[in-house]
Amino acid sequence: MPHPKPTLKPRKTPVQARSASTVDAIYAASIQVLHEVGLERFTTTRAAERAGASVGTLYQYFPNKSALLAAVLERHLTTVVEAVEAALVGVRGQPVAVIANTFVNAYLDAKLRDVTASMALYAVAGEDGGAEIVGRLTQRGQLALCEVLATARDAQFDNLRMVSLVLVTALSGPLQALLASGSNLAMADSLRRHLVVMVDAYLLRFTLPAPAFKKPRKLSKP
Amino acid sequence: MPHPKPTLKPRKTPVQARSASTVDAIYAASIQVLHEVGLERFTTTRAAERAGASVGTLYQYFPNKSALLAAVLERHLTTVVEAVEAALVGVRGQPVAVIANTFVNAYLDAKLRDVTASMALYAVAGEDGGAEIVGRLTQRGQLALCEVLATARDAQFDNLRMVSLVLVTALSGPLQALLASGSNLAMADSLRRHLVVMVDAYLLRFTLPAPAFKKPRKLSKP
Amino acid sequence: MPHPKPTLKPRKTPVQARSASTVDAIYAASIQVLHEVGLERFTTTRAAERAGASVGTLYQYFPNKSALLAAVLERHLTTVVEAVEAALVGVRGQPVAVIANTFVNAYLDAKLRDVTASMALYAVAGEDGGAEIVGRLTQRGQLALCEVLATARDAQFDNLRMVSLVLVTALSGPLQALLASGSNLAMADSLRRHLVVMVDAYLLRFTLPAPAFKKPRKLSKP
Amino acid sequence: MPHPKPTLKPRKTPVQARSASTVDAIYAASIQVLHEVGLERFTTTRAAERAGASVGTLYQYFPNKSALLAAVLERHLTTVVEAVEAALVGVRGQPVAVIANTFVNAYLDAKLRDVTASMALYAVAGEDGGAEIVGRLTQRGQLALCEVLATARDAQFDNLRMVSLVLVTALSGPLQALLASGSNLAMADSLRRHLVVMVDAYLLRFTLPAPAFKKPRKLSKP
DNA sequence: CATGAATGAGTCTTCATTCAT
DNA sequence: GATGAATGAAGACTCATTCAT
Repeated sequence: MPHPKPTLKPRKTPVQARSASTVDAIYAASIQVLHEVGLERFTTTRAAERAGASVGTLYQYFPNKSALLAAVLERHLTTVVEAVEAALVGVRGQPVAVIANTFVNAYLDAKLRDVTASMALYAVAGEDGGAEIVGRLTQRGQLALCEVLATARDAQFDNLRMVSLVLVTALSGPLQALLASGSNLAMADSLRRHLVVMVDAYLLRFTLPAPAFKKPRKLSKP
Repeated sequence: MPHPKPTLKPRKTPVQARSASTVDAIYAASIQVLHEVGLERFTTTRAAERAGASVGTLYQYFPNKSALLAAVLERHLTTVVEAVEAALVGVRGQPVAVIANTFVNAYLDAKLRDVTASMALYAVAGEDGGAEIVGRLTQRGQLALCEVLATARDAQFDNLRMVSLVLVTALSGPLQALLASGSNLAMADSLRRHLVVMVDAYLLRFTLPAPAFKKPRKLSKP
Repeated sequence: MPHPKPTLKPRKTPVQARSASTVDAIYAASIQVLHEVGLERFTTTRAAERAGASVGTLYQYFPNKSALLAAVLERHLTTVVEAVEAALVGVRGQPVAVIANTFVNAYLDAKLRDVTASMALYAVAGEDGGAEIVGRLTQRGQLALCEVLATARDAQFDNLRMVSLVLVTALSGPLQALLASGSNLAMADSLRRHLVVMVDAYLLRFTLPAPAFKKPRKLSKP
Repeated sequence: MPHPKPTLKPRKTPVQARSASTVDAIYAASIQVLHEVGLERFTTTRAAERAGASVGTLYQYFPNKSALLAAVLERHLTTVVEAVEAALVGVRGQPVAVIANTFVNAYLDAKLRDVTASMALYAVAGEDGGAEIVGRLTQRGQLALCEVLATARDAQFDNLRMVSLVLVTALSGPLQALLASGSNLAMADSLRRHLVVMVDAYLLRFTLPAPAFKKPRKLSKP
């Protein structure tokens, strides 16, 4: 969407202990406020108050409302991708089924670790520079998945790019549905299993006949 | 999200020709404005002006801004579900593969028929009563899919509910990625094929041993 | 001074009777507020309230505070220059002494006609686009004086530009002093006489020996 | 203008070397900031930063923003009057023509010595306690001129008060015009000559028949 | 003495909504 | 029914000033 965007970078890097905790408090408070009153009624003053600070202090660290929301979104998504990345590095060279399972579970775990944030930030992703942030981190996740899939012991893909893009984006919808339905525990488990199946089944379809004893591709040494 | 919601129902049903066209113009204008300036800078005055009407007239048909946005979102999503429903009734009793193919294509076609609207309304879905509307129409789509799958000639599912929920929600993420990337044509085609595969593969995994007259499916091994 | 300047043009041309009076009220109110609390504590809300309108209404006619102040300043100065221009056209072809007398009196009369405005706008001239406005209207006054002096029956100048610039700007200081001192009536009269003398004496010094029967220069035909 | 005024006096007299230089730096920095961003966007923090100090330090020497600006203005104007005073004491007892010439040149020289300050402080003079300061120092200049004129070898005035007031105030307008036009050098010289002429011509008109030993002045006709 | 983070009152400005014409 | 001027509550953001370190 063709909207112009002003500065979104933090105004000052929090180096001191107090500053850091203040900033953290603002992050947390923003999510709470977002969750409680929604994006439309989210105000910088409310966020600051909830964080136990004054608006002025908030503006000491964030140049404007958009930047604050962007930062909160980015931090959340970064946490999620990092969790996924971490999980994926552990299954390099494993069979596709393992990778599929790990990926889905890591993603869901990360998202469900902070249900409030996941729900609250959904609206934020749709506005402002949200799309850009989501896009960027999605891509990062896609890359991570790409790399691991390339090392799958029992398979070879000729279109890793598209495969990983589909996978990385396909989970958000179902997750959203889960969150919207009140994060029913039973449903969560069932959904988790279904997604694993879906991902696994999908990957299998794009698997090229692999050599019986496949060597790791990326890291192989002649 | 626990936000209170005021009235969202249209103030009056447009019965006269002029009214209908005015309302239509407002719908269209709203989407344009949404697309051009984003949800944050969307104003009722702007929408009305773009529609060639006055704010007052707009308020003749919509009790408030939220209701307008809700109506626009609802109309768009309704169009999409209806297209999907229509397509699905045509494949009742067909094999799973046909249903999968039809479903994915109907959904993508419907969404890509009005890319502008699809993009513009993304943000709207995250706010206001957006979640409720999305939820309701998602459910309607799920139901439609459910019913058709139940008639699949070559399969039987024991957990149709979950299966259809996953399918109905899993496409939105990839679609969103497509829209965000500029709706590249080649990518659109590729994505479409991948999604068909994913849906088909996923469905097959949850297929129960079907009645005798079932034909072997293409990729099965004897 | 190198400051950037945003839009200063009125937002909407007041065509209706009500609008016109509202705008007039805002002009008057602005001057009052300016006079009473000074530029620093001048707020758009205060100006609107004093005008018997709401801030919103004010912003319907002026895009921002700067534009409002600029408009008020411009209107005042325009009134003054126009008065001077009008007086000067009446003395075309008259002797220098008459022109000098007319010029000084027209200027002082115009300024003293609305002492409040003259005092209130002094600060405004020093900020924002004030300099530009003052410069532009000063130049207009200079031009008017230039043209009349060129027709003086008993004189000829070789450096009209500089002469008129000096005259047009030399009066503001003494006037300011008068206003600051409470516009003492006796002082006003005395000052008026002194300024006439000063202008006359100055002009005489730059007068070239003129032909006995001087023909109008500008309008003369060979 | 009837505005109330809080304390404007410096909080403490800088006695130490460091303090003095800090204060000097603040003065200079204030003028720079004023020149660069204008009075409206002048902030104490900016001034302090530019001076290489912290806001806190600034507030150590100036009780508030107004006092700072007032001090800066006062210092500048004081420098100017002192220069004029110094020049004038050197021409006591000289002919009017010499006094006129000396006065104008001393004033212009003093003002043009620091063009930046002259321009930057123009806006300040219109606000705050600016009027009071300008008035006070104008009066001091007037007094100085008064005293010298009273000693003029070749003249006697019966209304020295008004004459000196006019002269002291009449130069500011033309000077302002010069500054606004970019301080063109050629124009500066021309203006200087014109102002000398104006002052001289004006003074001559108010000269009373002087004592016997007065020599005829150059332009007088027998 | 210096520092600069924190404060929050005060501004500007927008925009949903109403209602007289 | 249509209009769009008027309203004013609400929110983003700034900045003078303080005070703990």
